[in-house]
Amino acid sequence: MAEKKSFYITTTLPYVNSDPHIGFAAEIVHADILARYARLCGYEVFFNTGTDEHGIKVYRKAQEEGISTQKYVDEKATHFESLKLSLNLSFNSFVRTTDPKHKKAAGGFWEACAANGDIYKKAYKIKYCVGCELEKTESELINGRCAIHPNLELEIIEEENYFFRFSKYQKALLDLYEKNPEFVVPATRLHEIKAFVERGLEDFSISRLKSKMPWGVDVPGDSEHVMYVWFDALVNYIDVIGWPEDKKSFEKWWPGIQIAGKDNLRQQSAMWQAMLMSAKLPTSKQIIIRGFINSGGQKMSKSLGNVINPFDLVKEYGTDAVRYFLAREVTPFEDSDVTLERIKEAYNANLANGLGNLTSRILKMAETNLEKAVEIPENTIPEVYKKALEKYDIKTAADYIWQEIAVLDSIIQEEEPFKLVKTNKAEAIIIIEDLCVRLYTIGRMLNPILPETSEKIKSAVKANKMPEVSLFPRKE
RNA sequence: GUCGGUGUAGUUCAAUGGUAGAACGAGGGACUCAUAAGCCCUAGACAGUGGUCCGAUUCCACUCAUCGACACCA
Repeated sequence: MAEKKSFYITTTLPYVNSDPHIGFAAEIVHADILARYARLCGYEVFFNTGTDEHGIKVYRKAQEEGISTQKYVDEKATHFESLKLSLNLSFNSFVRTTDPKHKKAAGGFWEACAANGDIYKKAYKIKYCVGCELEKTESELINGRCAIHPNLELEIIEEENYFFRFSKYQKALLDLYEKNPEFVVPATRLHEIKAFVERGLEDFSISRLKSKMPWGVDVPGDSEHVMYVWFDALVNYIDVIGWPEDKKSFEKWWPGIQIAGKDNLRQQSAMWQAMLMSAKLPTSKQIIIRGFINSGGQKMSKSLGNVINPFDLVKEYGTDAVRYFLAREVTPFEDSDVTLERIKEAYNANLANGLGNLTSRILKMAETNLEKAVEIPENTIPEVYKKALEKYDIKTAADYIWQEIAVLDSIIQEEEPFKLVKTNKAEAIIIIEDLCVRLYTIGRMLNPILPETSEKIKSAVKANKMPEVSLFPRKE
């Protein structure tokens, strides 16, 4: 028998300088839905996520909180991993960039790039603001001065860093984009990265002096330096599937699909691809770039008090309701706006009044009027739904399900089986049976999006019994 | 500043070279299987100014608004 087709998807690894926010929740639920859909289609699936734990920000944050860096990242990693339970995620791999296995692979990857002549040492000029006691980047400066301390001159500090020969890969990257018009979706993001690469590439630094910042992976053969976070973190995408030791596993899963927020476009679709080329490995299969989530027309921020925390939402509405919201009420590729009011409206309109109520009314009629549960035909999932999910368009797939819910509601209204049963029982039963089958199909289509609700609906139809507890009680 | 995206009812979105559809929300109605849910009805919109065209919301130009990219924050 032929081996099952394989499907590898990974999220970005969120940086642990803060707690999980709704944007990452949306990203990982999006990935989870695609992973579950792939399984539904018979693929063998590898689904990876994890945490990015190195670098100066994490190092400083731990110092601020007065705990060891290790303890700090352990706590954060636990917190991120608990999303699995909260959001009912099906990832089978949770990598931490502080794992020894990952560190070893990162070292190996560095050596592979070095062997190809792409890593070299050069003086790196750092702009340092004495006021902030921090290094500053060009984008943080206003008129060449620190935005917070414009009266102070910036100090220029030179230090030796390792650099990656990014510039060497300009043409290869452009070729990659040219040959794969869907390498980055949506298309507008591909244009963006193309324009960036066309403008010319500068080599980027990939190490930091250990004396200043020890929290990182050691550079092979140089105890003075640690790798810069980007370089180390990106390697996770291949070490979790076996690179470099388990070649067979690696080849089975790679290349994979990477899903990321729009702030990660460059790292995922240019830097990482160049790194792969340098290490003489195949480039990724596809990069899916998501939009951001705002609230009330503004970025979520602590100072504005408009931050929506995924754990709180789950507590209030339940796992599947939050998954529903992230799948359908949030657009996958554009920015979305989310407020607590909208969440509640959507919950009542579509889950309580829509799906929940429809399930109750059909199954009540079934329970009282059918002798036994209906026969369920195989493969009732329609093509429209499949097509949408193949394009990663979760929203359109979900819209289709809710369209079907509306259709069933109006069938009940027009045919009135609850009335007909008193005058023409045989006819009424045919209608009710049809409703049950179609409800079951809705259950099937819900599988990737609302896994728990999907099971509840399917088993209720099979048991020919109305659920004892409402699927989604109305919120007042 | 350069490049790119977007701008349609209160809100979120759709469609179309021949004067716009839906969902939520709002108001009203008849029903009752159901979570006072569902169904039906009503009100409500093409950012602005020019141009091409018999005719533009749809194509073009400009203006305004908004979002993003223009590299070492991940």
